[in-house]
Amino acid sequence: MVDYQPKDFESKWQEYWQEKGLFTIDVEDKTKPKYYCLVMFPYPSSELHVGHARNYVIGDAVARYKAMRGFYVLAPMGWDAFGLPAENQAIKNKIHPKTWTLKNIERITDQLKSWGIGYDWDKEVTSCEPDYYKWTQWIFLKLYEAGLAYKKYAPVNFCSSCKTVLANEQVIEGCCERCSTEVEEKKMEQWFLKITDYTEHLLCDLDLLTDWPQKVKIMQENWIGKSLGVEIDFPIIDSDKKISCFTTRVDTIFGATYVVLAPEHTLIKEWIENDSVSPEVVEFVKNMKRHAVKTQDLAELEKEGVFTGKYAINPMTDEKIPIYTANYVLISYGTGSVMAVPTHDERDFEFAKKYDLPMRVVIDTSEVPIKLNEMKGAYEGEGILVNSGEFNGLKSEDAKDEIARYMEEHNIGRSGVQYKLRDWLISRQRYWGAPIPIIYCDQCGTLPVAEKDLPVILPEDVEFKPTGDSPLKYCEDFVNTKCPKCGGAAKREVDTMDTFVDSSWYYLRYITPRNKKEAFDTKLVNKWLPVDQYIGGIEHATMHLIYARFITKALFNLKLIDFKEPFAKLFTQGMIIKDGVKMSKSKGNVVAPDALIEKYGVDTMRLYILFMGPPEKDAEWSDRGVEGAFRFLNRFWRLYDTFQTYSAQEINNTREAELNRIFNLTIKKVTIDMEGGFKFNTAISFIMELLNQLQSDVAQCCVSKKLLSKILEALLVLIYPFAPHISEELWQKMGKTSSVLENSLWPECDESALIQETIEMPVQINGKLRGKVEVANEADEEEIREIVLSNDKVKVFIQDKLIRKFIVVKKRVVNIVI
RNA sequence: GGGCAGGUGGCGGAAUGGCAGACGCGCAGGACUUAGAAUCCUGUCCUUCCAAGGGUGCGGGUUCAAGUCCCGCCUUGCCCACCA
Repeated sequence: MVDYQPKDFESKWQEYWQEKGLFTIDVEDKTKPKYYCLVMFPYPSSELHVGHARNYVIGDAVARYKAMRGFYVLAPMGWDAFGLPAENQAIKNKIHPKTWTLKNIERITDQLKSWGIGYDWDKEVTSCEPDYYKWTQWIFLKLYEAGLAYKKYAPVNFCSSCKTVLANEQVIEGCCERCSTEVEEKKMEQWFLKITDYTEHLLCDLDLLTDWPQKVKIMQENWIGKSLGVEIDFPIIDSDKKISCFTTRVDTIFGATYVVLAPEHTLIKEWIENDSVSPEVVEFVKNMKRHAVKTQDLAELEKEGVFTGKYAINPMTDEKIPIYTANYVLISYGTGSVMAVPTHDERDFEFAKKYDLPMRVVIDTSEVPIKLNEMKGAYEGEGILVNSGEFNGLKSEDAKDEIARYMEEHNIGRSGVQYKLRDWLISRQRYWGAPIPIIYCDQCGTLPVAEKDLPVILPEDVEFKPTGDSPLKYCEDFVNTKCPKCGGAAKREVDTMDTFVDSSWYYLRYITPRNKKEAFDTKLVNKWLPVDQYIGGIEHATMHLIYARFITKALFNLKLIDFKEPFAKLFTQGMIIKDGVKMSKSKGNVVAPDALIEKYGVDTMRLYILFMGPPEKDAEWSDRGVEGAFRFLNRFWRLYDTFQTYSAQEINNTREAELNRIFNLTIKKVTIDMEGGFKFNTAISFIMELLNQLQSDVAQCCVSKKLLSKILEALLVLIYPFAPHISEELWQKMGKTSSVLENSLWPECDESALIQETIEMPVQINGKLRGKVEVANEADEEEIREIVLSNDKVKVFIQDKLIRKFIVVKKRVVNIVI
């Protein structure tokens, strides 16, 4: 007996696959249906651990399965190679970001190859290489031409530790997504991409994404944050100006007893400038600026504000109501001002109590009338309008329409929509990114770099200092250039692009990665895209996955591609947990794949990762579980070994038929699990069950060699997506030429082997014939002793065993018809 | 505060409304062996010799039948969060 020694053959097969080019795709091929299987490309920082492996192992299982189902599968790999960590390393360890990045890429490439992941390495892309970022810049120019890229002086999120600005999506609870430093607000001139032009499309087209997890779609929906409401004008007393306030609860307008402006509101600024507010207000606004971003948990922040000394008019009640400015109103949402209805908004209630502002109940519930002096908090639900003039008695729902109509007729307000989504800030004051291809000329202004002058090369010979400034700023050769229009001296933009720009289009580049003439070949991209299956972590739900959708839609509108959504199906895998926390280098709980592979071989690692639980859920790593997977592969191996010398001694027809049934059932169940989603854990368990049965039949020599041989062959195909190396090796040992992948197709289930003939049995309920039971033919009539229904319960007795109802006879389903 | 997903043995987890606990881990007993941390066999939800019950976070309901569907709670995790 030869032991299972994966080390003896795993690398052999990896080389074989590469040499034969089994994963190398001719994108022009038209003979087979295409299947684009994409895993999110990694940021190459250090080496991969088993937590990372899950993504690639899942992707490979899908790719290999689809290949065996007759698809022409494109599975590319590349590198999201620009980014901050490389630059931080450079400052800390005096390594050039490029050196550091390329070294990591080399190491990770070796790892992926040693795991036997079947990538088409000819399609490899690296976002930090000029032949890639040239086209990132080109896309920027296209967006610029289309008016989708613009520069503005705006308050931005600034991380003092990373020394750069961040997109809204990169600010988590007021802190930097990367380093958790509190984000400061700064005013800077920055480049934005006009993602807000696509808000409605991004929202509506979520409906097209029927094969995306609901969770991701909901997260995007919430992130876009659409609210329908009314924008109401509140005239300011002694002024011709109006304050417009957005509300989703126009039905509460009669309860609006004051108005609040955000401290950053332009009116406040104006009043301070023309000296028409008290020093108290000036002081408050000044302090607000200092504290505005200091607080992590805004929701728990004590509400503070001051009376501006000015009044507005509630256009529905014609009452004079005070104008306040307060910290709880956000400048970045809506109009930066709100109508306050203390009785029906918790925040306003809290503020009004504190500053003793007037309140009026305008919504009541039918059951318990609300009494103002007994209110302990706002009533935020809907109800019947009271104290609301001619609208009294209406339901909130109807009142919203009626009042909106009234306001539009009287030019008091208008129906409107508000979104939370902001434009995408892409400027980064960092070195290691794609330079923004813009030139500033004193004479001609802001100009795009000409297409023929791309790429704007990122200079490599720069000095890294922990000053916080981008080294590009001090790189004279880079900064100084000629104006593309007048030819005079001009300066380059020194900011680089957010790396999410790089990753928002890489799936297009994979089709023709070496194309020197264009970013992508429209015809081929239209053929291969959208991606059939995209696989990655859920952490990209509101960042990468929104950006990529936006860029796709923009390119669609520019008629460069003919699809509106980049990813037809999305799968988000769960994290691998160790000791209760996410596996990560910084937590010190990583399991290194190298040692694991050394000990058990890579198929064991792959199989365990797929078997440990449903792949969309987080899963706790267990070293024991790995051993279990290893034991299984050992048993698998030994079975093929014993088969060589196997001879049937006593063929038992019943057992043979039963084995054949289980075999076909296994094919069916595994196929369903593969087709129906990513149910690798149960698919593998069915294969284990079949193996258990097989092992016991072989031990008893009661099954024909012919059937065994058939099953063993099919088993190698079934297990191939999960453990391809052992599959190939045993395939060869069974005397087959070439490989499983080249030679075989997924086994078909012989449905006739599953069919159970049934007989009908009468069912008596309380002595009366009430129906019939269908029973598998194996249960002879005399075996069914009794079928009774007592206390309204049907009981089926077979011999002495009670089978509760229409269940199973000798593992066969029995149906009852009453 | 809002949204989403969960809660099943000692553990990871299975169950188109139809034998709850597949498969794996662990554990116990046995076989083989000089040896076993290899391998194989048997057992392993609880009460119980058997028989028969009970059992999927808690409380109700629908159904011949509920882990699964409905209503109300408790609880854990994740995401978003003064978004008017």
